[in-house]
Amino acid sequence: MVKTDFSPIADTTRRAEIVALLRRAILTGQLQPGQKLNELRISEQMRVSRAPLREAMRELVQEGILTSIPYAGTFVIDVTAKDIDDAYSLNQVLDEFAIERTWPQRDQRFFDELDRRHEAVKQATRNLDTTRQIETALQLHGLIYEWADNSVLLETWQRLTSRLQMYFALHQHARNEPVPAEDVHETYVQLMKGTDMRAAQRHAREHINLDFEQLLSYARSLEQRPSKGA
Amino acid sequence: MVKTDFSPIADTTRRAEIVALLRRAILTGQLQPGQKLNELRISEQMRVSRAPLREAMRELVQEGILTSIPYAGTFVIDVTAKDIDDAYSLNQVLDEFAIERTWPQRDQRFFDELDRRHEAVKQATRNLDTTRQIETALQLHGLIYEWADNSVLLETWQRLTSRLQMYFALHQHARNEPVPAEDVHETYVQLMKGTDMRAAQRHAREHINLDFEQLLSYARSLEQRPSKGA
DNA sequence: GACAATCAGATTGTCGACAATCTAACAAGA
DNA sequence: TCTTGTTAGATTGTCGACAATCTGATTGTC
Repeated sequence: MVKTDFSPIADTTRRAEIVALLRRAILTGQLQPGQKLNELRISEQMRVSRAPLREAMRELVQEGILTSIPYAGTFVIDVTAKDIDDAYSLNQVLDEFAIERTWPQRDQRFFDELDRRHEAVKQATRNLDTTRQIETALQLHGLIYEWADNSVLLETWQRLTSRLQMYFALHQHARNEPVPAEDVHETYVQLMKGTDMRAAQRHAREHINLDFEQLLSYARSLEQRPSKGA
Repeated sequence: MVKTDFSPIADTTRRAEIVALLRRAILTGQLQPGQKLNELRISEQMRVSRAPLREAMRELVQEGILTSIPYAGTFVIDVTAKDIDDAYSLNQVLDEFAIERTWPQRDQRFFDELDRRHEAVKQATRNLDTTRQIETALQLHGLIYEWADNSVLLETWQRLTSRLQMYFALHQHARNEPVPAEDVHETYVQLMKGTDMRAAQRHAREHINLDFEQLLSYARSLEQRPSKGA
């Protein structure tokens, strides 16, 4: 009897790879909000037929980062200030819940992983890699959702994450790289290691608040002169 | 200038209709948890090709009521007691949030709609139509989500709803129709019309609690002797 | 010039067929 | 008997072509 626990085999369908490619393109801002996705053109570029491409698009539509209008096309979602505000306020509630659920489950493995992800953020920050910085920061933040042991909550968070990453990437892209030099996550990590759950919850709420405020003002400024996508 | 506000044109793609058909079949328990969906057979029954069927399936996979394994098949999700518990506890948190957001926005139109949906539940109850009863009860409950004016929250609720409806349908199906005769929603409606928000939140939490407890014990009893799906 | 009808091009939706993969049954060898 | 290799059948994944629909330009009429 083999006792090693293997990781599951990677999805080797074209569809899965297309999903990953498209998602990355959207979340990094390569594909801009409102932009139309031409099926023929993309399928030729990727050297696949339209069938798996279309299936991949359906997935991303359900994931909430694409939107589809029958016989008109599939588009990258538009980002409005209201969307960001909605995502933000829901995120606050979910954070509080996730921390509450995670709290009693924290153990050494949790703390180690917390440090590991924190380190990844600092690494990306040192490298001035803004895209990766956003990605790692969200992963750090996502730890409490993975640890909360609630599959539905985790799914919800992952859906939210897609959008958040898109919003932040958009923002960074626009402001063109003034990367926050000092470590904004230090306090959060310390609190998550501590004994005062309420304090951790409060901090999560306020900390995230800060980031979002910047995002919001940026989004609002965009909406003054709305532009047609592509 | 025409001032009438028209409802959006119905989706006339096969895909959309297939999604609706499949969803209904799953949520009413026609397709049972764990059951495999044979693409060829279903496409022949529906008289459509596999392309739109597969696209529809991808949507439902992302919606969380189907699950797909490459080259193996697409299956109706399995319902475990843990899933129900997860959905339930998240639902509590979301309810509280939704009520808080809806509260200041309540107006006559809200109250009217509340009554309308409440009436629909009572109607279904009188008709002993358990499927419809579940559907209408969830719609009554969903009103606070529609009124909360938060698109992300609404989406999340709708995803949750799919599963909840499936769980409840499964339960009812198994217990074979002892429909609750008395009106369990009366208090809820009254509280939502009242002035004490905290009381409404508390009630929502406890009321839902009751329903779920039954579900949970049922699900646990199933898990004693797990059965292979189809 | 304004407006409606028509039409060509482009794009999305759907189809039927083929390729890749899995499953289960069977055979061969230790 | 157990394991391993093979094979046939069924099912999923992918492809290229056709049908349905939309868009914008053109034409014709008033």
